[in-house]
Amino acid sequence: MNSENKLCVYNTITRKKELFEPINPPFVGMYVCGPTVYGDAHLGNCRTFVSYDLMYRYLLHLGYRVRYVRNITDVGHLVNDADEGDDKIAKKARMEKLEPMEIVQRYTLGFRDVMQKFNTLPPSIEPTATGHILEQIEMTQKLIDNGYAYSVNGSVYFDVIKYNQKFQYGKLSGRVIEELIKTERDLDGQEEKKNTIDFALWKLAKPEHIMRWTSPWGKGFPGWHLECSVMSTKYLGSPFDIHGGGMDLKFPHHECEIAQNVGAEGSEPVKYWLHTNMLTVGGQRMGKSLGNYISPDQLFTGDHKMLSKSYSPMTVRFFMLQTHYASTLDFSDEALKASEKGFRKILNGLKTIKELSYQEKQDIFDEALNKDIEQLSSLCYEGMNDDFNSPKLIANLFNLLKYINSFHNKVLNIGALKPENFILLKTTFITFVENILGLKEEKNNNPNMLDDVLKTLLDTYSEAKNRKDYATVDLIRKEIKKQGILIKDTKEGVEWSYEE
RNA sequence: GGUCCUGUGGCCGAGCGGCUAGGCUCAGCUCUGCAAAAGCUGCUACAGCGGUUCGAAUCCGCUCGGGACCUCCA
Repeated sequence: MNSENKLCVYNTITRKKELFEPINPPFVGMYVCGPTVYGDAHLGNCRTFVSYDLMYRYLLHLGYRVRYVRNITDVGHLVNDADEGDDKIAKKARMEKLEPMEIVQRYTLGFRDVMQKFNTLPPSIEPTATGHILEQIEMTQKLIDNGYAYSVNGSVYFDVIKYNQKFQYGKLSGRVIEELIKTERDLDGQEEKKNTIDFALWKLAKPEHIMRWTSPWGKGFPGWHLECSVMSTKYLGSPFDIHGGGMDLKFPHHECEIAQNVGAEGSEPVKYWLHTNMLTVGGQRMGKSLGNYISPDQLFTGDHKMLSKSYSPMTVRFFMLQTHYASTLDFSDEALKASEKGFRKILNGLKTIKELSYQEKQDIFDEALNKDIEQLSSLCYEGMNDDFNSPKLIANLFNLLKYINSFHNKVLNIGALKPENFILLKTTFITFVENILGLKEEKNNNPNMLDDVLKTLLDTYSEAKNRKDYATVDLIRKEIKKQGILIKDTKEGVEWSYEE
C-alpha cells in the first residue's frame, strides 16, 4: 500500500476533511445505523449500505482490524411523530396477523439476502434492539440518575433543555435549540413532556400494544434513539472511531444519540461522523411516501415502469460507486444503462489481465510508460484516500484498463514494461476491482445460459449432419461427451442425455 | 419561516485557485473474411451577472433554478 498519502474523511461534526487516525490502531470501530425491519429494503437503503461496505473494505485493505457493527432495529420506531402512535413493527404485525417477531424475521432475512446480492460483506456484529432491552433500561436509569431524564406516567423522557445548559444539543446538525422550540409544531399527546423537543427514552405500553417489557417504570418499550447509543458503545467502547448512517438521520436520530451518550457518560461517543447522501429520482429523494420507490428485486427483474430492462446486482453496485457517497445519486434507466456498459468493460478487463502474461524480453524499458503505470496506480490510492472517492478511483481504473487492453492487443509491447510494474498493474487492477469496489463476475446472470448454449450446439450438430459433414458431427459428439453428455439421434430429431 | 447543500459538455458524474478526470452516447479512422472487441481521433463544458486575483468551474457578492433537513425515514 501507499503509506505516504493517508486516508482523509469528511467529518460531519467538524465539517472538515480530517486525517483518519484510529483511537486504538490497528483497531477500528465502525457503527452504522441499520434498517428497521418492517418492510422490504428499497434501493435508497441499499445505497447507504453499499457505501459503508466500500469503506469497510478499504479500511480492511489498509490493514486495519475493523469491527463493523450494523444494528437491526426490531422495535421502537414509531409510525407517527410526537412519540405517539404505534410501533412500526407492532402495527405491521397486527395488519398481517403475525407475531411481531415473525415480521422481524421475514424482513431481516430479506434484507440479508439483498445485501448478499450486492456483494456486501456481512458486519462483524449485527445486534438487535430487542436483544438489548436490559442495557437500554440501564442507560435510561443512568440518565435519570444524572438528572437528564424524568419519568411521567410510566414513560421516560430526555430533558433536552436541562442537557443544553451544560452541553450543546444540536451541534452535529447545526440546530439552535431556541429555533427548534419555536418551529416545533403543535402536536397531540405532548402534555407529558416538559418541553416539546424532549424525546422518549422509554414509552409506556398501552393495553393493546403487543411489544412490551417490564421496566422500573412499568411495562413498556424503548424509545427511538436509545438502541444505537447502547449498542454502539457496548460493542465498540466510548469513544469509538466511526459512526455512519444516511444524512436523513443526522437530526434528530444522531443528535439524540450524542445527547444520550454524553448525558450518561459525560463524554463524546464518536470521533468521526460520516453521512451518506440520498438516492434521488428526477432530483427528488426516493421514498415510499413519494411513490417513486423501487425495490432491488424490481431492478433485477426489470419489472418496473421506469425500467427498459433488468439490471444485475453488480451493475447496480457499480452504478452506485460511480458517484461519491456524499453526493446525491440520481437514478434513471439511462444512467443505469451507461453503467452497465462500463461495468462490462471493467469485467472484460479483469478477465484480460488475469490471462495476460508477461513476456520476458530483452526490450528497452519505456520510461514514460513505466512512470505512467506507477502514477495511475498511486492515483487509485489517492482517490480512495480522499474520503473514499470511488468515482476518482474508477476513472483511474479505466485509464489502467486502456493499457491492459493495449498490451493484450499488442498495440503496446508488454516487454517495454518493467516486470515489477507488470505485477503492479495486475495487482492494482484486480485488488481495487474485486476487493475494494467489491465487484465480481456474475456467472449465473442468466440461469438458462447453459441450456441455450447446449441447444445451439445441438442445432449445429443437426445441421452438420444434414450436410453430411461427418467430421464435424463426430467432433461435436466426441467433445460434448467429455462433459458427460450423450447426443442421440432419434426419428424425431436430436436429443441429449446424461452419460450413465 | 429556520438551517444547509447544490446547478459542470447530448446523458451520468469527478474536480476544492494554474496542470482542461472518467464512463455512456455520437462521428471518423486503424485492425478485421464479415462482425464484435480493442486502440486512436474529434465533439472541450462549467446557470447568469458583477468582484477579488498575474490567473477562477474552483474564492466573495447578488440574481435565477434544483434539492435536503427541521416529523418516521438510509
